[in-house]
Amino acid sequence: MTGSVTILQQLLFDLAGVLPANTAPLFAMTRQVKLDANGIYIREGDRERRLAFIEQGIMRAYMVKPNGDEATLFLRWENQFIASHETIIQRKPSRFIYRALEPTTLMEIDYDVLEDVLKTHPEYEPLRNFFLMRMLSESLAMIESFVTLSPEERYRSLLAERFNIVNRVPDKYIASMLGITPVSLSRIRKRMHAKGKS
Amino acid sequence: MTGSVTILQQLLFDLAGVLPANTAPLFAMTRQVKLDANGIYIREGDRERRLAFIEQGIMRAYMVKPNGDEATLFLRWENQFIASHETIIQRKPSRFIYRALEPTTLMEIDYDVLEDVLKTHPEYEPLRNFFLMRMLSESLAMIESFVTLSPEERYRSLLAERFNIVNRVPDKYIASMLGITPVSLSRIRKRMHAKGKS
DNA sequence: GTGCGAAATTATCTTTTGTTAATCATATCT
DNA sequence: AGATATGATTAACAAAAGATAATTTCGCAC
Repeated sequence: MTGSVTILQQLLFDLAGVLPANTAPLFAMTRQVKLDANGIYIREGDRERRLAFIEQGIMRAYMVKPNGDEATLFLRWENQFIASHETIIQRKPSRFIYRALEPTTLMEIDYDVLEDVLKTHPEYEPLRNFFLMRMLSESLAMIESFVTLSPEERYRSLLAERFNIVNRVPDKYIASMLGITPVSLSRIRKRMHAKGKS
Repeated sequence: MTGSVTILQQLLFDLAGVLPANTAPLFAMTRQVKLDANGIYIREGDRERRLAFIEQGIMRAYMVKPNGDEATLFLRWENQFIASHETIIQRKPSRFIYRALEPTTLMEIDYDVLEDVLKTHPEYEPLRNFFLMRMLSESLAMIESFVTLSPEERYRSLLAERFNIVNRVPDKYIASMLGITPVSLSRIRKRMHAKGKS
C-alpha cells in the first residue's frame, strides 16, 4: 500500500468525511509510475491529460525558450500534484516539459477518468477543490514574490521557506525559477556571504 | 436584471446543463455592490470572506510594502472574480487591499453562504471549478511571463494581450504588476518608440 | 584515486534597472 | 480659468543583472 493513498484518504476524510473504506472507486483507477533521475514524465507537445500525485521525489516543469535556453516554471515535490496544466485546463498540447530531478514515484490517474469518477462520486469533489485552491494560493504567492521582492530577497525568502527543497535542486534551476541567470544567483550568494550570514 | 446573472446562468448551463430557471437558489444569495473610482472593497486586515463577480469596472489588488511603497499583485475586470484569496482559502486576514480603479459594480456573495448553497445544490459546483481553474491558469501564465521574459518583453506581451485593460489603468500600476518601477517602464516605452513601433 | 562532464564561480564588459529629484503634462476641484 | 494634486517623463548616478568566456569545484563513473 502506497503512502500516497493513505495521505489522500486522510485528506478525503478530513475534508468530506469520506471513510477510507469508501475510496476504492477512486484509487482503483490510479497506477504507479516510476521515473529515474532526469526521467521525463510529460514531453512538449503531449496531449494526454495525465494527473499525478508525487509520492516521492521532485519534479520540474520547464519550457525551452526560442533561443534554446530553459526556463523553469515551478518545482513540485512530495504530496503535491503535477500535470500539464494547459492540457488539463485548456486541452492544449503541453508547451512545457515535466521531468524528475530525482528518482521519483508518482501515483497517476487519467484526468478524464477522474472526471467520470467525480461524476458518479461527487463526495470526492472537495479533494479536487482543495488542491486547486492550494495551487492557486501557491501561484499567487509566487507572483507576490515577483512584484514585491528583489531577486536577492526572493532567493532569501525561498531559502527561508523551502530550504530542503532548494537543497535538493541544482542552483541553475532555482535561478531560473527566480527569473534570473545562474551567474546572477551566484553573485547574490557571494554578496550574502560577504555581509551578514543570515 | 443584471448582465452578470445572465452570463453566469449561461455558463452554468454550458458547464453543467443547469437551466436558468433553476438558478434562483444561487442568485438569491447575491447582492449588488457599487464602488466609486478609487473606492475600497476590501481593506488590509479584513476577515470577511466576500466573493465578488465584476459586472463593470476594474479592480486592483495591491499590498503596502514595509517601506511604504505599493505593489500591485493583479488587476481584475469584467466577468472575473475578485476576493481576498488568502481569506477565502486560508481564513487569514487580508494582507492586500482591493480597490476599484473606475466606478465599479460588483455582484457579491458571502463565501460561507456560497458553500452552503453548493452543499445543497452540488449541480452548481462546476462553476466554482471553472473559475478556480481559470484563475490558476492565468496565474501560471503570469509566472511564466516572469521566468521567460524580460521586463520589456513582459510589457509588450501585456500590450498585445490586454491592450484595452492597459489603456484603462495608470502606468504606475502596470509597472508594479510587471515587477518594475514606473521610471523603468517609462524608459521601456521610450526605447520602444525609438525603435520599431510595433 | 583518476578522469570526465556538469555545475558553479569568477572576470570583464554592456545593458538595464533602481533611486532620487526635478520637470512636464494632465486631470480635477473650486 | 486658475490652482492643485497626481501621473509621466527625464536626468544623473549607483547598483544590479545579462552575456560571454574562462576557470574552478564537485559529483559520479570507471
